[in-house]
Amino acid sequence: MRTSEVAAAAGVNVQTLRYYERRGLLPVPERSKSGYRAYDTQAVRTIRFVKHAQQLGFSLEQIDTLLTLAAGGPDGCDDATALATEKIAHLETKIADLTAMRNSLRQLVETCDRSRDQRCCTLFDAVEITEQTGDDDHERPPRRHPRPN
Amino acid sequence: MRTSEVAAAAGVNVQTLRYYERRGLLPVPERSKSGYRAYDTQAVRTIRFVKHAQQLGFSLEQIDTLLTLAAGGPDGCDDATALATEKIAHLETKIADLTAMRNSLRQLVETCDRSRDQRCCTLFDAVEITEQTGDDDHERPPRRHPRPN
DNA sequence: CTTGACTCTGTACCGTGGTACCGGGTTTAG
DNA sequence: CTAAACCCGGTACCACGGTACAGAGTCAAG
Repeated sequence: MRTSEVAAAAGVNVQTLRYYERRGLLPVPERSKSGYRAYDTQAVRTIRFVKHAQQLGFSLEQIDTLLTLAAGGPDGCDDATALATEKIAHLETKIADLTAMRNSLRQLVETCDRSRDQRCCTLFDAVEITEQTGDDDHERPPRRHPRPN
Repeated sequence: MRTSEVAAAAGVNVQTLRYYERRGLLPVPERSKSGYRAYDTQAVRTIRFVKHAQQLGFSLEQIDTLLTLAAGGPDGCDDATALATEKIAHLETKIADLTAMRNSLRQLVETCDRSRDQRCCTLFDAVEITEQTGDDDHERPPRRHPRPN
């Protein structure tokens, strides 16, 4: 397949293919004798996967490791398991957050017949349950930093 | 609360507060007589919510409508329900995608003791099930566009 | 009343993820 | 052989989501 065919099939711009190739997301394709890129059909699937993963909130760098995993992961079983397990945990957090948000919105719909400020929408709480920052001395901070020296 | 307190409590840069204010994500705060912003504690929660939602793959524009919903949604019950229902559908798609990805990775972990190319990782398929593009004439395109005229 | 940490507005810049344009070469129907 | 439609590499530019810097004002401890 030629560049523009792949781009059209995957629904992206031609330039994007080259960009992904530079970023290492797309394997360097074969070339025709005149220097044209010749992609295999897998390329289309890869690009679609990238686009999809982006919509789920992954950066291209994160997607890079997902692609590694999609190809079977690192050689060593321990390495592969570790990487996959980490990503699984990551996914489960996201799933939990989104589920909590969805439940909040359902609640809103149920209480929708009330006046606006009587409606029940716990979107904020929904997402706070998974928060953990280390420092919790935000209340009453030390009013002006103790000057150095 | 003053600007820097809010920023520290929410874990963002001071400039980010002003940026969000310009974008309309953060309500315009009261001002002290000398012109300093005086935030209520809700501001911290709002910012944390924004940050969290970003990690889940929402743009600031999308987050804007989520904030509207968090505040009870549009006045009319029908409008509020419609908007919330749309977002719920959106969330469920994401949840399904992430769940499929997670299952693929679990499968990978299970087949991890095999050699790399024998491992089973269906990450690509995981995400394709929810694909729907309108045009499906990607196979064998008409070799050169029919020239105009 | 000075000094250092803070605040303000405004504008310029940055990283990520692309997109567009340029000058040139290639392919193929007519 | 020509012309339309494609391909190439290189570079410049764009939008989004911030982040930094400049110049000026405010506030409280010493």
